[in-house]
Amino acid sequence: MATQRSPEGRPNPLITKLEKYATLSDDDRDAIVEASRNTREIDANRDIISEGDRPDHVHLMLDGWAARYKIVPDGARQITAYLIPGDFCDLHVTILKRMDHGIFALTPATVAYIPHETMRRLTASRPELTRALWWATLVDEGVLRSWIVNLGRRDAYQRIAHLMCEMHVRMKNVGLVEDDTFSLPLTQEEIADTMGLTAVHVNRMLRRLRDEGLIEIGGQKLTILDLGGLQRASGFDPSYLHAEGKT
Amino acid sequence: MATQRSPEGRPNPLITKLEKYATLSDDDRDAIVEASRNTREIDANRDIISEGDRPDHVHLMLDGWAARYKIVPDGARQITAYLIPGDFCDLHVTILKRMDHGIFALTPATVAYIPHETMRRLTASRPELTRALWWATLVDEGVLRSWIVNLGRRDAYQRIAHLMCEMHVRMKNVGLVEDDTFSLPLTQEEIADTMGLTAVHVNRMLRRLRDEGLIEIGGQKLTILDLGGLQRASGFDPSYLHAEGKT
DNA sequence: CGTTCCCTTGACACCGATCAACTCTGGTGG
DNA sequence: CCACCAGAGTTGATCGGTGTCAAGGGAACG
Repeated sequence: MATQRSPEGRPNPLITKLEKYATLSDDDRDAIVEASRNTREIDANRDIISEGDRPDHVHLMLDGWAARYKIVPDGARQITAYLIPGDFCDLHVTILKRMDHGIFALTPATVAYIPHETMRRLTASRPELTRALWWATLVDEGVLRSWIVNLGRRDAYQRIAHLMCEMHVRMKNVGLVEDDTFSLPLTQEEIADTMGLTAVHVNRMLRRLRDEGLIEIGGQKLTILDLGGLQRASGFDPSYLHAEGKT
Repeated sequence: MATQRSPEGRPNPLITKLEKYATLSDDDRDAIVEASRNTREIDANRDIISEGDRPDHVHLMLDGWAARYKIVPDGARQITAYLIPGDFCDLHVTILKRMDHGIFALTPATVAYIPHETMRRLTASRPELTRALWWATLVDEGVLRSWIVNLGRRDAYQRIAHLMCEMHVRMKNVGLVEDDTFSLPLTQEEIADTMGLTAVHVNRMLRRLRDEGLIEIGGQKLTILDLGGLQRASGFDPSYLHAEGKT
């Protein structure tokens, strides 16, 4: 069996990510690959999980992007997280009665369906792996808090720059950045629904970031031309991503 | 020993909260009381944990309010969570190198210091209690997401009304609400730093909520005069607090 | 090869920030 | 017991960032 490779030939992104923090044994790696075998393809713009569902599997992103979202009573949408390869959609949700939000695929996506029982077995016998999964959960929480800071205390220009800095680090952590270029499969409306803005204003801020020579964007791809400049512009401090774990 | 009572004679708020969701055995309850015995008093406006700390204990709020906060480079402060009796400050943080944010006491506070080892022992042998603690963690995450929704997609008036609805439910869950009145020990500036606003504008919105007969506020206390009206005004839907667990 | 998203740009409106006083309250010291 | 003071709350005037509305352009797709 062509282990440890996704259909596209890339290594399992969860392994790549966890090894930024922990040292996994060959056995741990095999267990992750094995658990990720049962996959499903989801079309772009379809729900992976809907509000109200009670998922009986854990969903792990293997390829593509997805977003957590919530619709408020007046019909507006707020995106509360981006999920990229290596991210769990609902690591813990099995103990709750129902999903209090939905998750939809931003691109065609490959998702592993891991039975809850498998997760239990995985973690019961592998303390190092369990610790690494915990670390990933804590990083996800740190990201949530940083989004609150972003929405509460930065202007539109800084918010968008900050998002780009964050996704750059996260994509790098799963080996999906080359020459400061990575896939950013978001419409301006989706960015707006993430940052508490309108698509029109996002457009203006992207133009400014482009005009100032900080980024190049187009065709679902983002190139960061001046990483230091972008970080300074946004007040980005990567410590909340806790990527320094291993070294 | 006068078990299960705080110095003020109230039951342990963590027990009160968890029993909203789970059925704990007498033994589980005793274990929580026992673990909460080593307490410390913190003055108002002092850090309980500072950014950069690596706490070697888990901190559990027993009395008073605290807030997670982050200072952005330009000096502005964003509060990312309120911690009330029964809330853990840092249930999981021991595996990280350093705190990426601080927590300060909003009022004089009583905090239990629980060694990490005690937490490990508690959870190792008590599946029902472990499950209940997990549930509490998931609720905390749901609260984080709802704050993102609040900041991103509601105006100032709705945001403040929503915060009041949330704290009403959470305070009720630990038995600290009487006749829709509860302690809300926040200055208008602190509310502003929570909601991404200025103190001046918070003041105007509070006046409006008062003028419309929805609330009465003053002297660190909030009375909700028209709960339905406040919920409608803010688009509040309590399902993210998953308080329906047990029944 | 037309239809449909998505992106782009301009003009104008409005929510919430900023700046500036003034009031009220509780605590402190003479 | 009162005078003072600092912090919090209150209110008005003005400014600016972002939303809204409107129109057109470009690229992907059937």
